[in-house]
Amino acid sequence: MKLDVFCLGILLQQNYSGYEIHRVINTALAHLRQASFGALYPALNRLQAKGFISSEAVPAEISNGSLGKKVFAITDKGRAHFKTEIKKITAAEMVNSDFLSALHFSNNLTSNEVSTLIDERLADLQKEQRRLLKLPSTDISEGQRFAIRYTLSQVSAAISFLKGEGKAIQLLIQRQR
Amino acid sequence: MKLDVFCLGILLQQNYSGYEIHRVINTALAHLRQASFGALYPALNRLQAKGFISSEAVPAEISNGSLGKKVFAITDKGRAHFKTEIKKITAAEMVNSDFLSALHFSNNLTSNEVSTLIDERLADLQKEQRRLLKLPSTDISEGQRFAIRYTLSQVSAAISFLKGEGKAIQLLIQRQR
DNA sequence: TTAGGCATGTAAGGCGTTACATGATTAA
DNA sequence: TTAATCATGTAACGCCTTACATGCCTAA
Repeated sequence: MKLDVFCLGILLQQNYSGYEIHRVINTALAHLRQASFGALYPALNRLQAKGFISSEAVPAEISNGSLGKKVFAITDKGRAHFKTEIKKITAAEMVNSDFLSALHFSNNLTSNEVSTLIDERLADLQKEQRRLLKLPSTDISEGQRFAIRYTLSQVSAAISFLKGEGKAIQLLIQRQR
Repeated sequence: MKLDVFCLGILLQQNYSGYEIHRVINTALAHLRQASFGALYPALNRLQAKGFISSEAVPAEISNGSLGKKVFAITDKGRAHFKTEIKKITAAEMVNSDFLSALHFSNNLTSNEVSTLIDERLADLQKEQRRLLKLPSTDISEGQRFAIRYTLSQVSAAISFLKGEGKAIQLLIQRQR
């Protein structure tokens, strides 16, 4: 799902500034995708150029403590565009795992390095689990709840696996050399 | 993990042509990453230019039924490079899920479209599960076995979830409108 | 004879990251 | 006063995909 379309989806629920969208994506929606400022601001400007969103400058006095904030709102044209774009989406899921690649080639690592990788992954997973558990479960749609639960089940399975077989592999890899 | 380094890792075990590496990655190693020809061939040429791999042309008579095949072998320099590169790898894992993004925004989909997405994802997962189960479990390293088992546990968890909660959500989303 | 696998490669373009550039406000 | 947060943006570059270009061999 392109960042442009994803932003439209976010603006469908509420008006946001670019900075706020960045925060929403990288905190509340981190299980769906990530987005850097360098990708986000040009995306929003493209959307505005196409008439899918409109912006309103909010001066410093009104927005508490910030300056030159630009709040975006989705237009009718944007709403229509989003509805046609989301229908094109397939059920694809792309995993790019440096973790697994490293383990696949772990012959070239010391058992210490393997242990560190597993511990690191475990820590990341537990952090993600805490984040997901803290998310609100009310006032969100069934689909949003579903995405959170699905990710939680994936994260939980990964944690269980690493706590079980992950600990065992360190010894096996050690013995192999 | 960059494709260049990944290819070195593959050539560490055995000599391959570009075409063969493409097949290995997209079938046996599909749980780690993907690679298109457009990315692969330039990567191999870069590696050769840097002296990390060497190539030998195999004429049509020897290679059964193919023509102008170019078989690559890793050099000592390449082996050294791989060992330093793999140590730099972190336990990062990036999931980019169109499936979850679509479900997050499923307010804008009909219950039929949601059902189709879930069924599609389920079919993909089951296909991936069959692929993983068919992979050899002997004659591979502990690390390789680990990567397969880890992915299998993730795939199994996703299938269980979709078969359970996935079926339930279709009714809930229907009721919501 | 035609579809599919084997085989190598280029070109254009998409989509993103990191780093840079700037500057105000606020809390420790 | 210094670090953090708020706030917007550009430039360079990385890494990949899709589509194109070519051609041979094999089995249905």
